[in-house]
Amino acid sequence: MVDHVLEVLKSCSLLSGLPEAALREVAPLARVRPFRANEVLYQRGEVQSALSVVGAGNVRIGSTNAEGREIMLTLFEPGAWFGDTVFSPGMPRVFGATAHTDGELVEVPGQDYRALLARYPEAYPRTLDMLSRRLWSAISIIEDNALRDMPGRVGRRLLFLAHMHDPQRGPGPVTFKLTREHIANMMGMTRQGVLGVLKALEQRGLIRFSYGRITVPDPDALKAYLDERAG
Amino acid sequence: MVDHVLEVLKSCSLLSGLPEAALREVAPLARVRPFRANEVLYQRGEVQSALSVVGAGNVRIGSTNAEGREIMLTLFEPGAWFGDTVFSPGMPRVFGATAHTDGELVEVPGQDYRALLARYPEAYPRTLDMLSRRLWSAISIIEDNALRDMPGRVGRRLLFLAHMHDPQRGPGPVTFKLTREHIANMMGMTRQGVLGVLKALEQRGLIRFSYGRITVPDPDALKAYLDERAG
DNA sequence: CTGAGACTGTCAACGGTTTGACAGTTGGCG
DNA sequence: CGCCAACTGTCAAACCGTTGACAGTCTCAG
Repeated sequence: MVDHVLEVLKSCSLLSGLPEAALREVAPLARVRPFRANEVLYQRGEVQSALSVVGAGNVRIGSTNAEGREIMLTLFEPGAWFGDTVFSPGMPRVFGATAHTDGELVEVPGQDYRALLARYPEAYPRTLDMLSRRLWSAISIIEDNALRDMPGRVGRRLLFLAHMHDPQRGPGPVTFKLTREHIANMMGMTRQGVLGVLKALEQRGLIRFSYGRITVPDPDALKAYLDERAG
Repeated sequence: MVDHVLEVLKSCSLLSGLPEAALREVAPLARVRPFRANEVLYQRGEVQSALSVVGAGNVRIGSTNAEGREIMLTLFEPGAWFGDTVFSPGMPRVFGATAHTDGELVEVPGQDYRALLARYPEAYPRTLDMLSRRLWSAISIIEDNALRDMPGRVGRRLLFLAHMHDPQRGPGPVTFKLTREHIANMMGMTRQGVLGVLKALEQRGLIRFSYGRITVPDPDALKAYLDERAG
């Protein structure tokens, strides 16, 4: 069991800067939490802090407003981590997490994680780097939303997902299990609205989509197209 | 001169976790850079890394795309810091910085700042906290853009600015020197579009605006109104 | 004090997205 | 293997913000 937890922790980019000995220290303190598709894992506003690492399955990150309208920020794959509030104890979570498929989470209590960092300060620079890159991503999204039209935004977000999906991916095709509604929620538009955009992109051969599925055959080609049509 | 730099560094929330002795170490390595209104301080994409602290005046953070359209993310006051790429050396800047008024910047070279942190590891937790909060702000903006309509977005962004303006502000009124065009650039809408929104907010007594100036008389009232009308 | 430039208010036409509604399709579960 | 629920495509009408253009107002530098 602890071995399994250790494997998951090792796969996480945030923690891979720590020596193995350190991970062995926290592994026993971590909790394995299996989940079923569409289960709510965390809600926006909760204050309890933990570092969650996706061990298996996919997790949707986002939140729901009072009227039930949902916004999705991104989709996390195994190895991804979330729960940035571990760095700001006492702050409420800005977003919620929902299981997208069946899977499991490995959770390290916030104070244990912080204590671990304090014991291994050489891991701090990498940690700052990770957070900083995440901020970079968020700002890029804000920029895209302000500067680009709908087709541009949708295209860029698909590229963003492709990158999250596999940060060091080669030039191959990427497929996501996302409904039109998920994409709409991600972009803040409607199901009908995205359809038009997707069709336009499909006509140019930049994406393909079918029931509950969307694939980008050549992310580089999509990127080239987007860069060309708007600065 | 070094004394003046020290004062500026002390006023910066990112650095105030460091002991004074540490700040005295870096102060001689920092560079004071005076600027005139509308001067371009940094451009998006530059890779050179430095931590910049606003010593005086205001700085617009944002970027410009190839077509000359500008997006503004926020407005920084004295004491604010930017240049998050110090945490990810080699990454290009995601945004540019432009002088909004006359003023001055105090710049600490990236490597000197990183070396300083390594020498005073007790400052790391606070640094992580600061970055994490900034990420929190960015995500909030993304959420607002996806979940709210134009009046909601504009209102929320004004509150955001009010908070940046003075993080521990009391309930008093806040005034910004922003043209309608600046606000439009911040929201990704047009001058004419914001006008309509501002008028609506003004009619409810939630804001007041005149030539090149906009004031929120009671931020709490604005917040209450926004919370009530959506999620 | 005065002029130039920056900022502002307003209008009509246009376009893209949403809203709401319905029937057709798909895939998984029993 | 068949049914049900989830997902999908499509339509017209209403809405909201944009585009483009112009004249009026304000501010600051000289």
